[in-house]
Amino acid sequence: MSRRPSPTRDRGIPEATVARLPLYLRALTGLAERGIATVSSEDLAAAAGVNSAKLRKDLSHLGSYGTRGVGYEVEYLVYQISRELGLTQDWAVAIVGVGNLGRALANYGGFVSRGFRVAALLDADPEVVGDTIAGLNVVHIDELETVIKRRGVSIVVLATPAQAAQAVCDRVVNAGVTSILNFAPVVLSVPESVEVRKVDLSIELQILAFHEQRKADRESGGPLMAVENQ
Amino acid sequence: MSRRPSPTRDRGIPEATVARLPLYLRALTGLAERGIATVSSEDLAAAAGVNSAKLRKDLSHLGSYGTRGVGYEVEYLVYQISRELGLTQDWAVAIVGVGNLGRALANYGGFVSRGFRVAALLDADPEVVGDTIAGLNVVHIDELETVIKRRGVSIVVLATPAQAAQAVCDRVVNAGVTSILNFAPVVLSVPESVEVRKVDLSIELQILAFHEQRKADRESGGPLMAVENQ
DNA sequence: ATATGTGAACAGGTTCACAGCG
DNA sequence: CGCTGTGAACCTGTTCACATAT
Repeated sequence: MSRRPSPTRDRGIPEATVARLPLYLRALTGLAERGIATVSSEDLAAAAGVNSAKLRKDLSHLGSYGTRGVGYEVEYLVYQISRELGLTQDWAVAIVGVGNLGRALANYGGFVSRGFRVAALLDADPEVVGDTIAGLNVVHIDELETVIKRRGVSIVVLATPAQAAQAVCDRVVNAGVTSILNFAPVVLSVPESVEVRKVDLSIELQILAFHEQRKADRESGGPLMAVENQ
Repeated sequence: MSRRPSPTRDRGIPEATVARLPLYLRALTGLAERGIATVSSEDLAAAAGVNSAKLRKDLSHLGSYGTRGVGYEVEYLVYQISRELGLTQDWAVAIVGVGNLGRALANYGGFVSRGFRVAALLDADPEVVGDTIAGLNVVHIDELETVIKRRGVSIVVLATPAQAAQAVCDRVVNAGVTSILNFAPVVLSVPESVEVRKVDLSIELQILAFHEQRKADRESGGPLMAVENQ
């Protein structure tokens, strides 16, 4: 319950900051490829699509990796952020559910960028078990626990149909996995020691529709002042 | 710059609330299918994976749709949330980029649930132009502006390679589209009147890796108290 | 001289706890 | 009496503006 202050440095990096570190890392990688060795918070922030104050505050949580009057050394910062995100080791990822989406994920190149490796594909459908997708053999879901243990899988991507997701999730958690990326449109229940991130296409669309509608409302009703509604 | 207070009701629904409305809607749909007519904030919150105080506060932003001592009428609430999200009309969506991911999205059923209709598929590759995917003919990207206008597309899903994304985005914005769902791993620059939502698989994985690593750190270094690190 | 790192002010979101309505 | 709706307290995250280091 108490958040012991580390003797060396506060390891409690704000969640909002963690969510932006990958953005900075990508921007830095782009700069490095263009041969840029040093960058100011202003320029890096622009490349990552945030403002510079936020960037500096974010980086300050990792440590003091810039030089006043100069900026940040690109290579060095890439390393520090990679290390903080845990990308200096690589993580074995299993994809469960090899339908259209699972297949797309397996083939998605940038997905397996630095730090991640698709170590297994699993599915319940005997029709696809045995197929080779992205150079990997599709294994039957019965093998789930075995595969997770044998291949050292620590992150599972769920791309199953909605009805199957919770059951698969339970098995995955039971097998000791504590990080799940869920594409199925359901709210998974898991112990709180397990981290679930959710990607939900229809939710994103609905949020867009809300804003789109608001714009339409403004155009027609705004200037004239709305009259009805109850 | 000023946020004129509406005479009838405050239309300024917090962004965080908007992002959860689709969750409530899905939970309510599930309840309706199971024939449940009335639900308490406690139960609905549980089904949506949030706490009940948050749910009540969220719903209070839409209006007073519950009955004290009783709960919420499921059908009625479904309608109110649908209306608020703009799902009572349906939105024409175009998917640009019909690679693995675009194909998966086109075929994804739940994607086209209530309120959305895939109205066009576009790609630059002459190899796939003319193909039929999910019952739709793939059109060449040259037709982008024409298709958007002719089919009344108001939401565009970008599933192009990273290098192409900004250029396509510019054309889409120029054609008058103000809502974009971006799957390409780039920061798009758009006028601020345009709403962009981003889905980025590798960012999600990196966030999971961060937490996964922290757990590992704790197990080994935590109880023994870390010693090195600078 | 210049750009970082950060305290302080601010804004937005969450949780608490209870008044108020059915 | 039960459950909603909401002010108030709290917490997290963002922005400002400048002291500080090179």
